[in-house]
Amino acid sequence: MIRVLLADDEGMIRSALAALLRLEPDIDVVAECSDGAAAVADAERLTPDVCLLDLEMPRLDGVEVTEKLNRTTATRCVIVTRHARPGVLRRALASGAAGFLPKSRSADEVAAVIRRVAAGGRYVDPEIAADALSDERSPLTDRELDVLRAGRRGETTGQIARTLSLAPGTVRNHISAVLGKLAVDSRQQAVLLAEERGWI
Amino acid sequence: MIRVLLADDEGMIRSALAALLRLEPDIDVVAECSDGAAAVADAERLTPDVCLLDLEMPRLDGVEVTEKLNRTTATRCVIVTRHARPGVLRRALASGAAGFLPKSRSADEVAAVIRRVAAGGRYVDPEIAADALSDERSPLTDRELDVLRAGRRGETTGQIARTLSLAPGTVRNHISAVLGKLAVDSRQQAVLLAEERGWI
DNA sequence: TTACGGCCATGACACATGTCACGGGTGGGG
DNA sequence: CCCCACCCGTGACATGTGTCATGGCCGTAA
Repeated sequence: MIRVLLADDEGMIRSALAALLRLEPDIDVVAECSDGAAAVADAERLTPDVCLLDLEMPRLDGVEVTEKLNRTTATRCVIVTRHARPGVLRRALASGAAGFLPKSRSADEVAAVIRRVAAGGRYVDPEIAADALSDERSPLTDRELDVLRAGRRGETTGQIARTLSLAPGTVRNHISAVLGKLAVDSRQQAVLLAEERGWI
Repeated sequence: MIRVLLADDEGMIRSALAALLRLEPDIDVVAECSDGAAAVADAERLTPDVCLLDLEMPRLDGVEVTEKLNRTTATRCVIVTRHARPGVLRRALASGAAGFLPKSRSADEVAAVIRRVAAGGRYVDPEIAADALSDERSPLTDRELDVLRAGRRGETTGQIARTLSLAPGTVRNHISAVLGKLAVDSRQQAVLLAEERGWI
């Protein structure tokens, strides 16, 4: 019997997947969580065989949960997301995820992926994997990404500078570099593009 | 037998709901669509009893689909959304929707809502309905919303002015009014807040 | 009719932002 | 070692942005 933990902040899809998985004779859903912190707590307590983690969750996202669990448990993690971009896949694999499945796929495939991962295998959505090979790596430097992240909700230059302990001029400099590299002409567009590509 | 059309751009939740609904003895899923335009076409061809429509979809969103179908068919529409805010509910009901269900609810409730709506009743999520009574109506004027919409991706003032055929100064003025009313200090924050509340 | 309040539009001004040129520091190859 | 790339910081300048006072338009109430 494969013991599975489910984590997704959207109740409807979480309960729907749980109901479908419970119909499978060899799968047992042992926990349902609505945020990343709860997923970590339950996974450490119940040590399920597989964790099916949504990427976008409050408190801790799927990648952060995977990193934590890989340090403390033997659970294998599958990351599920609606924004399936090469950059996202890259981050997911770097965190130690054993599976990657976009939400555009049918729910039927979930059980198959869980079985495969539980058996020690890996699963990566073939389309996204193909895209990832056509290197869409971020041209941005680490610090530039920091600045972009710190300003992703429209924070002012001064606020960004304070949270990163930088001079305002430096912040503007980094942002200017980002705008040039991404060929856009406002912070907001840069943030949207970077989120789109999974660089943030 | 209640004949149901399902529309959601996320394949996983669409197929999961379809599978669960097919388990119900009195419900028949006659169509699954991944965008609003397909939903309109299929609904007019198949005349299902109930349409379960996601709000966020490509081409036409759930509200627009509901408006169209209410003019041409007798189908009753239920709108499902992850961003369940009073403003969104208001728009949904104004379009003639017979039901409103946030995705935070469990999938079990979907069948019950469908039965209720098919029987001629209405269903509105009680929590959101209560919030909607504590009038969270948009304080923004029509033109201000236009400007906000036109600039929601970080477009520059000049671009907004061109798309709306306005002088740049006018655009800045409207934005200034918006920032004051929403008590924020950048366009991006205003856009995020307005989207959050369902005003855009 | 006049007066009033709303929405819309405009231009002038102050300030924040993006751009550019520059220099110091650090770490990793040739 | 030098060279190079990257990071951090500064300051001056052009441009974009937010604020304000102002006026036109329209519907409503006195």
